[in-house]
Amino acid sequence: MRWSNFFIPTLREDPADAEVASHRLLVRAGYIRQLTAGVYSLLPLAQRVRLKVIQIIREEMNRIGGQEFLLPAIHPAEIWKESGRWDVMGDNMFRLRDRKGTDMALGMTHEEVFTSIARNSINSYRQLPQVWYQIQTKFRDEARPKSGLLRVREFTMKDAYSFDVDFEGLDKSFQDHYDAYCRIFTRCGLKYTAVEASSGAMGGTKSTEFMVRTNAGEDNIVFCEKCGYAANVEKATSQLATLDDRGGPTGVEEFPTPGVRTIEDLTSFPGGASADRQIKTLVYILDDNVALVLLRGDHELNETKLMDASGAINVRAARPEEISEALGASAGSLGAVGVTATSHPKIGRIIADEALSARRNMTTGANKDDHHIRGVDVDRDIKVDKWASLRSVKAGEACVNCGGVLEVFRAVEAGHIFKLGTKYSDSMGAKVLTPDGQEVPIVMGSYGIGVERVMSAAIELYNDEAGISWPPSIAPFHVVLTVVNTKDQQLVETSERVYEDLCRAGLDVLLDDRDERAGVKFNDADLIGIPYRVTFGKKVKEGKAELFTRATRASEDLEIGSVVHAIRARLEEAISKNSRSKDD
RNA sequence: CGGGGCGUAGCACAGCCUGGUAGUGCGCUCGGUUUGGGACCGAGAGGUCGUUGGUUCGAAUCCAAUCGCCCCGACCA
Repeated sequence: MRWSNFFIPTLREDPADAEVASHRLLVRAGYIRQLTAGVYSLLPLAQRVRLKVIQIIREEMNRIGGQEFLLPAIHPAEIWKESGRWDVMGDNMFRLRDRKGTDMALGMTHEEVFTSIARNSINSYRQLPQVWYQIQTKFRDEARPKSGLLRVREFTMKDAYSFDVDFEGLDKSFQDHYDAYCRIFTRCGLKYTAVEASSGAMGGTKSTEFMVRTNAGEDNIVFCEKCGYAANVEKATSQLATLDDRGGPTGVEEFPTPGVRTIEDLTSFPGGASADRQIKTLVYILDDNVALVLLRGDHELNETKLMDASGAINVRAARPEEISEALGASAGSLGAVGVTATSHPKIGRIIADEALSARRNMTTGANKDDHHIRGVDVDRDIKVDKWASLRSVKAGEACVNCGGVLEVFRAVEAGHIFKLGTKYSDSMGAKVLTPDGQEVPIVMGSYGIGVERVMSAAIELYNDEAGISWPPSIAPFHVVLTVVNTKDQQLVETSERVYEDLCRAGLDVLLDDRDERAGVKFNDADLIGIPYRVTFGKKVKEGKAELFTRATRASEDLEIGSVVHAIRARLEEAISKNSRSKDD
């Protein structure tokens, strides 16, 4: 490819509305242009990267027996109503009507469509297992698209679905995908962490996210350096030191606390209690039902955990008037002591964080403004309907597995794999006969990778002052040839010859034949991030060209005749280093 | 959906407060000089000032509504 004739609209200045590095560089280096919020056009450079990522994904999916499909983006509402997700997906689903007035949707994921195929055409255990996948456009009407390609409303996803007779089969399919994902991200040059995750609206029993550590990410990951424990804060747990609850009154004791509104206030109030000896009582609306959510005073609620624990789809904090209507007091004096279905008919249920289990001598609100209760024995005095892990783990706490010190970092979710179980096969009636003639629901898994997210994450990982520095495996071109002066015939002819040789060797080569000054070309090459640059300049007279490595910014002279060999050797080393996985 | 910011040439911005019909840098075109890290000189092209309505003799500027984009939060497979 000749630069003079290839569309690379680089900008000399940073775009004003891009915050994160990948967004800023994708726009500035001429990879993408925004059409509207969360919707981007991929320009030729970006499309080349996208296709390389896709190719790696395809090879690894095929390697585990995946069969590539291509499913529609337009779905009838009917199948989403069958699975129950027509309502669950809410405003995040793009909806439309056809000319007959039938409700339709743009696909945000494809469990329903794949399951509908499976239920019609798979009847016997003999046809299983199956691994089906596609690489296709997904539509999600995000409330807040942001950060360039990191959070968008239209994007390419590789989504795969496994179908097995039983859970043992699912375990194997899940593991196959886990291994394939490790190979995919490694080959794409990404450093990643596989973490335990919440399954959210996908449902199912277990899920693992593949996270790329970067501050541009929106997820918080809890990580133990010592044993390798890693989990999304939406899922993570930690060990807490046991507190000594001895002493205090023998029974509950109400006392006046004028002016006390917060946990903090009560810690300094005479006769009050430290935060870890208080019960924080939150009022939440879980799918239109009022619930009390209890946590230790110094702990913070993680709403995803609350959703998982309660099974609720819509979760929000109650408004002040809803709180006083339900409990007869305002925030600051709330408590769950003595709250039952008869005493407080508005309260649907009480969900408590495990850290409160068996605690005694606790202090909490009295459901009477300006009054609290002390001497609370949680097991004795509070009728808890459900115990669950509800709090957000914080950095510095002890690892659940080994007691090591946990750290918390930000990350981008590049992939997510789920053990779905029979959620969709049950609701949509996808069943097979087992060898002994029993009819059982197919056991499913689903597995997704955001292709443009992989690209963005790579940029977040590999960029510097001068621009992008692509991992060679997904770079739009392996090498750029820079002709320092296009008026110098010797330089032009030499570079043309090397260009032909490199192309013949099967490399992706960009020949910068533009009539620009050398500085412009060097800066553009650095900006768009091509891993290797060969410069044809002064030393061509001595039969030499200069090889510049983008990642290290190191230069060396090469005999012109050895350029092809040198580039090939370096690429092979760089790419094979990444394709080695732990089980190879 | 709540809070904040911003819409003026392809990009980055000034002009708005104090109304008089639009400017700077980069980029672009042409000519010339240059040629190893974003050259220089000269001559040009390019703008419904987001949109609609209002005030006014006159609106980029004042008022109102509306649309859009970015950031924070809520939300999010």
